[in-house]
Amino acid sequence: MESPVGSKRVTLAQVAELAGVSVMTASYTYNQPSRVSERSRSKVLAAAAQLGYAGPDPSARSLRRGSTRTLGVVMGEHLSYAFEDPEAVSFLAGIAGVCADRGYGMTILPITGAADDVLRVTGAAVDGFIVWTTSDDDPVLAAVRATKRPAVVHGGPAVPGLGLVSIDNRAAACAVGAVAFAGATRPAVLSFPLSRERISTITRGSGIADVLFPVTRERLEGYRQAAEEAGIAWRDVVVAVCSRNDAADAERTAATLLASAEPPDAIVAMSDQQAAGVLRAARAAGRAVPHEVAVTGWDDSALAAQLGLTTVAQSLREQGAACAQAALGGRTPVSRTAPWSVVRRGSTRP
Amino acid sequence: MESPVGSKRVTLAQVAELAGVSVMTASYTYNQPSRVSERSRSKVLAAAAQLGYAGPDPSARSLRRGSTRTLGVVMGEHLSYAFEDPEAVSFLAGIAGVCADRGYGMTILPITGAADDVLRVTGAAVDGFIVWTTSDDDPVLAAVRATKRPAVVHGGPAVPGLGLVSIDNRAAACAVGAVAFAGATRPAVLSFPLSRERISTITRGSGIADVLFPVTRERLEGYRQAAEEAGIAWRDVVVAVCSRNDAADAERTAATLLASAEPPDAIVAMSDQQAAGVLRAARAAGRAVPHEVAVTGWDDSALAAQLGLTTVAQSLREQGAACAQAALGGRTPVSRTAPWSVVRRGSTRP
DNA sequence: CTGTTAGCGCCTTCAG
DNA sequence: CTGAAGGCGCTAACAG
Repeated sequence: MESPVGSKRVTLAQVAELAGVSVMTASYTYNQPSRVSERSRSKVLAAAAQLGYAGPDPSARSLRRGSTRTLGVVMGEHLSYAFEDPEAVSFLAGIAGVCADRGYGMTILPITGAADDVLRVTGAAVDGFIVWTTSDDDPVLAAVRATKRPAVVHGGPAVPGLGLVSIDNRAAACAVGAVAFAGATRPAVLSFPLSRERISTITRGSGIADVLFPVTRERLEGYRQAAEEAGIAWRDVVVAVCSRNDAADAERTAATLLASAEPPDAIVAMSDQQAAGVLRAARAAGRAVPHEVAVTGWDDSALAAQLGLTTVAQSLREQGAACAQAALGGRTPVSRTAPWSVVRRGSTRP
Repeated sequence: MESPVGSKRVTLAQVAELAGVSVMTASYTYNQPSRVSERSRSKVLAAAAQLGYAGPDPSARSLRRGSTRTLGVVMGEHLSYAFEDPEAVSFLAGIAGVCADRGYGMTILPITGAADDVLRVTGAAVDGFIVWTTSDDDPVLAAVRATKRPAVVHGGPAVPGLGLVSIDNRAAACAVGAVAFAGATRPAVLSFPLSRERISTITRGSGIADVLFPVTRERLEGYRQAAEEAGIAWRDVVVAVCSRNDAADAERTAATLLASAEPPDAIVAMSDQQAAGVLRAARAAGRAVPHEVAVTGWDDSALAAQLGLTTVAQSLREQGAACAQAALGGRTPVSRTAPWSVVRRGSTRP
């Protein structure tokens, strides 16, 4: 017997009535079967099958229990971009693994950049949040805090009361910058956006303190330090800001840089995707890598190995898992600094 | 004033009391602000701020309204694999776009292959489901049906009462097979698993009717038809089953095939990932593509363009969006056949 | 514009 | 092992 799709919702009470037991016995049948006699249990299950009852209503259960067994993940401005960025995808896979282990669902929260993002976050039926790298002024952070549920930010910013999982971006940038800038005299940085408006610019010695994305800010600080330690003043370093983390955008920007009167002889990027675009631009411009222009990426993705890119290795997957553990684990917000290393390959001078 | 993290939950009733209004006025303040006077509204919001009230409780609201504003996505056996498969990721991106537009969240349901998958599906607080390509005997399908909520299956199987979004895999396989098998005498098929056990095998003229994954079954049927139309009996066609959709696995399997006494002179794969592995194996074995061995992929991913692969183009992204629209749209289950085309490149004989 | 009533479906508590 | 009461937090429906 199949009830039609539009049929009225079946409740536990109806099942109990048909089975000839109390509602509680029916409830126990689903939640603590061992406390119900074999006979009652089978009567309940038979009644449920007959009525097409698919189990306790999740919303009612969540309300009663005070927990949803679901973890919320806030993925930044355009949700669909999240899935286009392979590193973000690794991060999600790490979260997914932990959720699967603990029987949790994982709700991806669509952030559009509009004002109603906040409503969607506060309105999400989740027990905790993970927030993917965002800006200091992102209103979603305040919304997450306001829910008082456990939350962990990945990358940054650090927010009082929320956990933080990140690498030391400044140190990593400094280390990879040192490799890239060795022997260079005209270094350039290919940067992620500096503000939520995602404006593309090309400047020299870009202001750093007012950059609102902490991950980007820290990397710029690291590159600055690397430049200065290589004897190059920050004001002489070209900073080209790409509006998206994307090979095509990086390729266009790098082409512009390479065609200028004083073309860079070292370009440090903030992702392997960007660096791949830079390599293409260099090839198109007829510049030898690494001798005429050194290039570095970030993340040590499969692409980096394939292209022989010097890059910063980190495991976004493990960081995702760490975020999930922290968010689901306990009440105490955990901060964790993740490991990283520089992987030297042929795109930088030996 | 900041309430401590562990503090008791604040309710709308408390906010209303502090504001000196009825609970309904407080509720309207959040749900239909226009029906509340300016004065009441600001009193309520002030009280909420003072108490640290972050808005109506999502579970309670869902229970009351009978809708969660969340769409569930069942992604197949190992959740983390879902994020490793770039085509699955495109599909998710398509869903995500629609969810974002309509203010819906998107809950990814962790399927582990264990018995408790069913509980997780029936226990998910979602208004509808999308099920990524699975097998005829997947118990999750029955669980989804049992919830009586709108659901759409991508790829297959077709289930009475559920929607279906798919391309005509059989026709597409036949079309791309015709290109691959032209001029070939010893064709081979690199297949996805034939059953949920994911066993690797190499046979000739594999049985097709008992393959439990409908997408795989239909593609095999199409390849069979293409072979027969090229004058080759199916019993002479080698079918190599890979346990995972993965370049490395495909490379190993293809290497085995190419090293055999009667090496194939055409290999049709079920994904571009697999086909990329085949190309590597061919190069390692010193076989010229396409003259000594023709190769085709599936999906027309970026990889296919890069490697010059003949392949089947389809938009998983659009199909994801179509699934989401159908699942959120109305009560009626929609079936939709999506477009595809064969893209000819250098990996097949002209 | 505001308030009252009456549950949504379930499960914790406490008695049998 | 089973059951009766009560309420989780909220909002439709209907008065005023």
